[in-house]
Amino acid sequence: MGRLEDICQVAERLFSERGYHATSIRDIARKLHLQGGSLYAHISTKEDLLWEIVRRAAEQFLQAIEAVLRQESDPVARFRGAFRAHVAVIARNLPAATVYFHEWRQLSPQRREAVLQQRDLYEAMWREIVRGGIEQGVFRPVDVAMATRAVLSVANWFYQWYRPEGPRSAESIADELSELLLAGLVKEGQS
Amino acid sequence: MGRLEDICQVAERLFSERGYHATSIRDIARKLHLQGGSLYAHISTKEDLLWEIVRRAAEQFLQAIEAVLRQESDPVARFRGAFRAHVAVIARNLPAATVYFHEWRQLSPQRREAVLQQRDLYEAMWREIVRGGIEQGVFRPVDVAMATRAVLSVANWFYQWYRPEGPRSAESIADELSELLLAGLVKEGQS
DNA sequence: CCTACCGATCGGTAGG
DNA sequence: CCTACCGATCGGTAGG
Repeated sequence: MGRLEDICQVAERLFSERGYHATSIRDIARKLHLQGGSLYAHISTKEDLLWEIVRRAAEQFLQAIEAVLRQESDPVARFRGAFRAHVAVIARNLPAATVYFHEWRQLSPQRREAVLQQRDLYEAMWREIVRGGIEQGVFRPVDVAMATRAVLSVANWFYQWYRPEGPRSAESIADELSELLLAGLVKEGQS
Repeated sequence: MGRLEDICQVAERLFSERGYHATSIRDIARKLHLQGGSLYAHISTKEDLLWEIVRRAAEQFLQAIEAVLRQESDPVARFRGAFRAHVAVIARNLPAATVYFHEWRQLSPQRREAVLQQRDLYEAMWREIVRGGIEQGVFRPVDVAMATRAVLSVANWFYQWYRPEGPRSAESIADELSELLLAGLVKEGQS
């Protein structure tokens, strides 16, 4: 049964490097020393494989922020925690995260819709963090939707340039980026 | 000769909606009421078509920031101007910008390398803006590379959520986002 | 998990 | 710009 896990792992790598449509079932099979058709003992379509990868990634983002919201109540702590968690999900699953951001558009309309709904839910949680900070007088009274978009832009774009073999840990990078963003959000004199 | 222009425009739209590999030459031809093979009177390969789109987009980003650097010398004015210019390039060429960010990896190794070099050059210009601001004592002494990455994350991710039919102009959005980012960069009491 | 195969579609070309 | 076609490759299946 670890076979499906192996297949997902190889697919994540190839999909992230070449893209979904530029990767054939035979490309994936070859890396596992199998024949093309043999994959269909474990998956039923190529799109199901993409869906499995995207679905798992989406779940990880949601679970990560939910854990932070449960544990922290201070807006600044929530912000730092959620940002660090988001970056950690990307850093620990870089190929899968890349596929999630890049290839979800190749899914069927219904699955695409599910991804969009999950993304909206995730963004709503982030907006709640920003809104709470303003409400408590810790953040400046910025436009919540716009500020959240800015924060998530930095958090999401991380997958584009982060390389695990680089000198700095993902946590250290996350903290520095969130301090930069917080500096623009927190009221002067506070924090 | 307007034919190549028509082909590029259709290709931009389809590549941005479905992706490069999910769009066939026949898909493009059909939108132009042509037969598949007829496109090859105007292009020589499908990849050349992608390259044309990506190359033009890259050029526009570079020209936009160069114009700002020529005209402005104050760090804050440069920052605002470059941010606005970047967002404007995306807003005025949303399909092409989407293809630029999404599909450049599908190009041949040499062309991919050219895109990376252009991107590095572009980022270096942004770093110069940030570095200049710090040097003149207008910006806080942040990590230049990291701050620039944050700024470009927000600027780049714009293509993911901006819709021209929305209520706000791209300029208005750009100014609000750059104020948010500047609030995190500029020294307290300044600006 | 393999062998052998299916129909469909792909990018691209020749010849007009 | 069309007709007609090329070889290659695609996702997927049957039968073992």
